[in-house]
Amino acid sequence: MGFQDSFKALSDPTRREILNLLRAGPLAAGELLEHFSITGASLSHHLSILRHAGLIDDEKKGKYIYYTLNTTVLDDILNWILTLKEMEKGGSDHEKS
Amino acid sequence: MGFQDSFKALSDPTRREILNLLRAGPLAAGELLEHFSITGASLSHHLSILRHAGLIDDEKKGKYIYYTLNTTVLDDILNWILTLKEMEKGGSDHEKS
DNA sequence: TCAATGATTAGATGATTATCTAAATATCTA
DNA sequence: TAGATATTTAGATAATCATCTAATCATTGA
Repeated sequence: MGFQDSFKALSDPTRREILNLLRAGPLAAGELLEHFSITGASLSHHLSILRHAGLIDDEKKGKYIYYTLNTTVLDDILNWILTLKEMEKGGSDHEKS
Repeated sequence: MGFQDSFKALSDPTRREILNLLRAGPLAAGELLEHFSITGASLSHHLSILRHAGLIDDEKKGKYIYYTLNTTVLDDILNWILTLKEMEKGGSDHEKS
């Protein structure tokens, strides 16, 4: 659940599209599935990776599982990139990946 | 050279550390190599991926090749994440059942 | 309780990846 | 020009990854 997992999770186009779809609000796995040409098993695999990376949360309601975007990790990544852009600036600030 | 390459490039810890080292300014491949426990061939492989993704530029000077950080692609990624964080503007239809 | 539905897990497979050693290319200097 | 240095390229290998089918778990409703 460190940086490594976050970046790995973001490095797949299907997973990035999942996050993009969740921008509009929570969606059940089945609803997400309609947007892709993969099996439910594959989607479940991707959701598992995103969940493990802390990029999404899930909440079970009856027989549905609703997924929501969690932006906490995104903030960490954002900061990592911003730090990277602060080039040659004393450099006492180091990362943890 | 699209988004895919950028994220893939960032999904490896060695490559992220290379970018971090380049924050302080240009470094030759050999100088970068001192910071890792991999062979020059492996480092070259990583540099090739970063270059292909547009995250670094290279400039040959004599028998050295100096690598520099290129933040253009980082800006694109930054914007992608910021867009992702612009969730459901104004409205709040969290409870959908 | 049984069948249907939504979703995950298990296990297998082909593709991609990170790494290595060895060889090649390019440049500098004696 | 020969040898040393800096780096990349070629080819191989083991690990990881995305995907699939089939099986399983959980929930709903008749």
